[in-house]
Amino acid sequence: MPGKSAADRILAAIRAVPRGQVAGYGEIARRAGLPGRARLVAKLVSENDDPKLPWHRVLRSDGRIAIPVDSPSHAEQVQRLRAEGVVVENGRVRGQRAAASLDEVLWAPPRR
DNA sequence: GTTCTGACTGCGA
DNA sequence: GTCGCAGCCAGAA
Repeated sequence: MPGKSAADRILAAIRAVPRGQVAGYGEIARRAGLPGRARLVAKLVSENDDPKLPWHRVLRSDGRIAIPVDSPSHAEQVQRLRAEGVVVENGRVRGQRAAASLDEVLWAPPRR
């Protein structure tokens, strides 16, 4: 009995992202049980204000930061990602693309 | 009730 | 690699 709301699941999915790792909006939505609601995730993240929420780990499917460079949150996301060991260059995440799925991350073998 | 917009996604050029 | 178009869904006016 799903008493949890869509927003609650989305937030939970974002919190499920391990540190130093990134996930896509669509993936987060799918993980929350809301496939196709990537935009809803974006809206929630943009509205959320919880420092405990790793929203900075949420990127676009291309592995790019979904936040416009004109937005102050953009620099903040980059700074946070770098602080976690994620390589960000010119608004893009380097070292590894946005995980197609969290399962893939768990299955992802140590790269060399 | 309808209409518009959006921190998206996928495909094609 | 970048850019543009169309599709999809939800929330707000």
